[in-house]
Amino acid sequence: MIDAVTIKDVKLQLGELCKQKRQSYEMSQEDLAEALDISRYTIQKFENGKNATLDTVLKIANHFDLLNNLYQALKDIEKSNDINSLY
Amino acid sequence: MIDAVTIKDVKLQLGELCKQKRQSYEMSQEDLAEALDISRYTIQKFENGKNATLDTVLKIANHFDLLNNLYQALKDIEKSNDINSLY
DNA sequence: TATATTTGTGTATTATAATAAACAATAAAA
DNA sequence: TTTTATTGTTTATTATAATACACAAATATA
Repeated sequence: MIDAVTIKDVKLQLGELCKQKRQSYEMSQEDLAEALDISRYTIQKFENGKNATLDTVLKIANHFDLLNNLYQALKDIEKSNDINSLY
Repeated sequence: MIDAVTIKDVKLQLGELCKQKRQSYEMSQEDLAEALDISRYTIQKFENGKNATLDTVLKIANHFDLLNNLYQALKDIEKSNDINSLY
């Protein structure tokens, strides 16, 4: 039970993932901001684990082709709930 | 290729999932809002697919014990990126 | 080394998410 | 049907995410 993932942990990890994906595409924060038509400062804050809006997070996820995965994951959670309700 | 999941799709699905989880615990929007110390209006808007902040989404996810899953999923994506970079 | 690029920070302003309160519209229970 | 609870919606206010701009600090490149 090395559990207890906090909200802060998730936000930091989201930022890390953004940074890693961005760098794998050899994009600067400026490049990504331009591509998504949002400010570099928003990217900057997000990559450093600060709070953000869902729209910002999903724009970034979309740009790195993670939207389908996310959507499917949500559907799976929903489905697993349905299954549990049968027992 | 019945692809093309949109940002709106994901937001709607997030709202649906919140509603389903909440109802599976037999909580009203008011109950959930109280438990998370946020306003019912914020829950209301989120469940109907409106934009929200990451903090709001993660508070809700945390209440339904989805934070570990989410964190692990993010780690997995990060790791799959590392693997690709080896080829 | 110097130069260019990228990232981190600061300040002020704008846009909007969150809040609070009330009330109407449904839905569920008596 | 009447209550009762829940959900949807409106308005006004507050809190804060997002923007724009500049500049310093750190990295990378010539």
